[in-house]
Amino acid sequence: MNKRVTLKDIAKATGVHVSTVSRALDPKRNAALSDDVVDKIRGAADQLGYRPNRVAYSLRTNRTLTIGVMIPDITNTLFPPIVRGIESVMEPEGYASILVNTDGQQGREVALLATLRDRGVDGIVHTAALRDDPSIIEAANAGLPVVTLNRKIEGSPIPYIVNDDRAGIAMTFAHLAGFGHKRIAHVAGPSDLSTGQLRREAFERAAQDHGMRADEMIIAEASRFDEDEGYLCALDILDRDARTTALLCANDRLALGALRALSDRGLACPKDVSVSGFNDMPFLDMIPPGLTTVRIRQFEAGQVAANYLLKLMQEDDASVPLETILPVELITRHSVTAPRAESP
Amino acid sequence: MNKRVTLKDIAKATGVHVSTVSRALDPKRNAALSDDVVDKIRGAADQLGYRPNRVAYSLRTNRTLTIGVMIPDITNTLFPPIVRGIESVMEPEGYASILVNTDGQQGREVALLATLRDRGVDGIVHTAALRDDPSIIEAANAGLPVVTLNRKIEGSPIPYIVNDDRAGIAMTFAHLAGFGHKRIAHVAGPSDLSTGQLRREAFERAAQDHGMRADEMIIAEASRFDEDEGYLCALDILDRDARTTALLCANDRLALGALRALSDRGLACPKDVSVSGFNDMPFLDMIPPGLTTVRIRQFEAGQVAANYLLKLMQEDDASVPLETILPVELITRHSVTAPRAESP
DNA sequence: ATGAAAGCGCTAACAA
DNA sequence: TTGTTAGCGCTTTCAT
Repeated sequence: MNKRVTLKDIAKATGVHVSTVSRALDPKRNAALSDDVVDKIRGAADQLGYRPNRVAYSLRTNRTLTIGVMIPDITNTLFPPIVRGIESVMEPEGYASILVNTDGQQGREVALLATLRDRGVDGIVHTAALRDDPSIIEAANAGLPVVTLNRKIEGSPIPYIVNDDRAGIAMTFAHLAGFGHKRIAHVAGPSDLSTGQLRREAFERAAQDHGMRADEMIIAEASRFDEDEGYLCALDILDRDARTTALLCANDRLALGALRALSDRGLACPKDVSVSGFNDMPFLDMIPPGLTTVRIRQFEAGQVAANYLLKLMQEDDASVPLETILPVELITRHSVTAPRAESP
Repeated sequence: MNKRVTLKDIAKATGVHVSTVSRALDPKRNAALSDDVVDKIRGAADQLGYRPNRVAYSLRTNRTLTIGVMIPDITNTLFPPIVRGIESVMEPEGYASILVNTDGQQGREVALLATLRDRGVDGIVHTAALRDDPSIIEAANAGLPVVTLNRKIEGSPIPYIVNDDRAGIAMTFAHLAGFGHKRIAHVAGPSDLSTGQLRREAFERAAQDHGMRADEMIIAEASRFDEDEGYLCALDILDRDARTTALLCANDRLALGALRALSDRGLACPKDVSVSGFNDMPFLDMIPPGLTTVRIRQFEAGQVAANYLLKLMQEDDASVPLETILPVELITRHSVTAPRAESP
């Protein structure tokens, strides 16, 4: 294991002082140096294969050029595109990302945030975490740049980027209603996740806007965003009102579970019951009958978050929008059609 | 932004020397200290909210407690479980991961490896990269602990963990042959990826073992592991031999594309042509007709890789197996059945 | 235009 | 059992 070459080595090789080498190698500081000295130093650096020691740089400057990316679970197809979006703006700026999975557990979230801070990350992108978490607020108050994704932190100046969940649900509801559906039920997500909560509220509002009375709204709340919960909720809804003709689900996985529930009950989608999802996850188009859903911009969300964070990290007086709402798009496939003539 | 508290602050608060504080806070070194001093220091540290500065620690010890995880693309469902597997063993040991996506481009691979080294990572898990890459060998030779996944580096002492691709292909072939298929073609992956190459070889061997002559083997090589390429290759195979009754594909996405090709040609799966995949990606079971495929152990592969790396990083004379082959499992669904009676 | 010196926060000989 | 000293590799005043 050959030792790494340091500034000192270059200084020795060129006969100048370390500080001169340091200056010569930094384009922003070599203005005051004579060209020939700079060239000589550059040459020596190349020849010796000099690579700056970022750890030393970090200790000295208090900047690690590293950000923390906190996500619930990278295994969830929602997040990889976000990660790539963040990377796409951070990498060219010389930043690397430490990725941590919180599994949506408060304990992990707090602990992981602490280790990120110990490691001196310059900023944090926090993605879709729990609605209530004082530790991230504390971090932001302590001066650490933070941007959240899919999540609004009430009463804090932390910038957040969200998809237009409300519009997505409203579009879906209108789409369903446009087909003549009257008995539209909602498979809601967990209310402790902002997406679950938000989409449910959007559903209630949309239903109201379409003249539905509160006692007509059938909502079943899932405790997780997964197929099994979607299955259970759909069954529950069917039990509560067998005349339900449409299931508006808070995300695709819940919808997939709902589909299974329908099939178990001998109901066909869309003939007997229409179903809609949210997110438009990969390969969804290949799963029959083709779920009508809402496409969100994950990659772009990551990019926006990264750009804001960059600004916050690099400018002292940086001002970025507190709220950014990304547009969504209704993707119509084959899981929605007109309801059957209502039974007497 | 209140300044971070350092060892010096604790020393000042307790009236002892910094080095004493340093020792007191490290369970491995506080044996020689008097209990009351240790208690006093611990108390002060807690009270002041001391958090060690890992950057300083790293500069001094030359250990960053950080590893680099290089993957082609986190967006590919194959990799997130691997990342979580790695994390599951690294996190408890205090290591964090810097994740980078190479996109399978040699240029990015080399550049990203360089930045990881600049950042002083203690080790690297390199996942499914190109078959030919001297830079990673150079890094390993320079003393950087490296473990690769899904990839064997010829003529190097770098430990690698792979799935038993050969067995998976052999099982699939035998499964197909067991149903009476004689004309089994292969949609191969890119030959510059080890999985593509390996599975193709395994196919050829299996075919041979089943008495197939070389000139009977129809193989179409995809240039990427995606649906479009699978589609094209399947079409190509059908054109070359319309009597083909089974398509053994090098991975699920190719198989999905092949399915579409069949349907475009008015052929049904499995009635007219049987199809098999590899990897058993998420939600595959929900896509009709239900692809028969080979399940691999990604999470476990990540765990094994991480454990090896840990050993290499922590022990000077560490010896880990050069080769680790993880078992695979044939998952039979509905895309394979007996061939139709052969046309004259 | 360049050199000298200090110091970021920590650990690790070596002393005492 | 504790203190002293040095230094990891770098940047940044302050001199010259």
